Amino acid sequence: MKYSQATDYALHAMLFLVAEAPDKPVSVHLLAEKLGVSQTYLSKMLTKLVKAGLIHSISGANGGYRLKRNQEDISFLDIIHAIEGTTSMFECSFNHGNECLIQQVVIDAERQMEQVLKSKKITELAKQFKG
Amino acid sequence: MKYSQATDYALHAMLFLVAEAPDKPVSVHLLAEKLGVSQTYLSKMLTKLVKAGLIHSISGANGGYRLKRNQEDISFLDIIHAIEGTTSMFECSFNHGNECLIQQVVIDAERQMEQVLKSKKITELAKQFKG
DNA sequence: TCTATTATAGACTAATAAAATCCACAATTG
DNA sequence: CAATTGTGGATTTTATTAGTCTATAATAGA
Ligand code: SF4
Ligand code: SF4
Repeated sequence: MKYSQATDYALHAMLFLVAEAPDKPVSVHLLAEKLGVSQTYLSKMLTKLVKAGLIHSISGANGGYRLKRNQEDISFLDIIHAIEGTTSMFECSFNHGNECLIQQVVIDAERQMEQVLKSKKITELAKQFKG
Repeated sequence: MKYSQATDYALHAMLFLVAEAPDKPVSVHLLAEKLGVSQTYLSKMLTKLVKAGLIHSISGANGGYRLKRNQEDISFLDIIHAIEGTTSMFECSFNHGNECLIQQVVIDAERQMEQVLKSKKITELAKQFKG
């Protein structure tokens, strides 16, 4: 029950983008160097973030990745969902209907966690970083 | 980011014990049959639950597993921790000290989830099951 | 005491998922 | 056209989860 490293990379990459490069596009080459991970692997995560609509990509020379305009709205949960998918942490073999108490408890717990992750926007974090 | 099936089995086994067999010990043979899983695999989980102090084992003929006396206190979190361990969901490569904002957010979220799982006792669930 | 029943432990294998690499291709700049 | 950059798919490597098998120890009851 751990977040994958891919999520870790994605969070750091997003934080970098928001904190250090709000204007210019950043290449995966540079990002990977800053984070100390392989370009090719990191690029998979970035592509997922693009598909999730969190960042924007520009190909060709001087291209790279840039945050979407609606930066303010991007939460931790958005990033995590983009990488890990949105399926529930708990999936039982049979599904004994909606009244299942086990599922209710676990899913409620999960929802509480997501609540926190949703309320935290990366722009806030970036501000704290600087100020 | 999913709970393992082992956790699923453990939760069901505990629920069975608390709901259906508060007095007699139940053998892994019977438990496995009720849950529809292999005895040998299930026994691994049960042994973990014993080590975590959640249930009690009696070997020899007519033996099996029985809840500990302090049933009332056993929470979902206890069971999950017994199976999955207690390490955090988020572990980054470097550890840039306690002021790391990413960790703070994710760990806070995790704590919220654990809060819910800790507050839910399996005995409550068993009552709802019946009544 | 002997046998059947039950848990425990460790080695082992199989299946699945995560992490990482490689390469071919498309888009853009200058 | 050449260099740079992202995308997609196949492939490999590594780690984790799931599951099996076998030997051992404890106990109840004949
Ligand atoms: S009791 Fe709930 S968790 Fe268990 S198998 Fe049924 S639906 Fe799933
Ligand atoms: S910034 Fe925080 S999460 Fe990232 S590597 Fe440092 S300590 Fe870990």
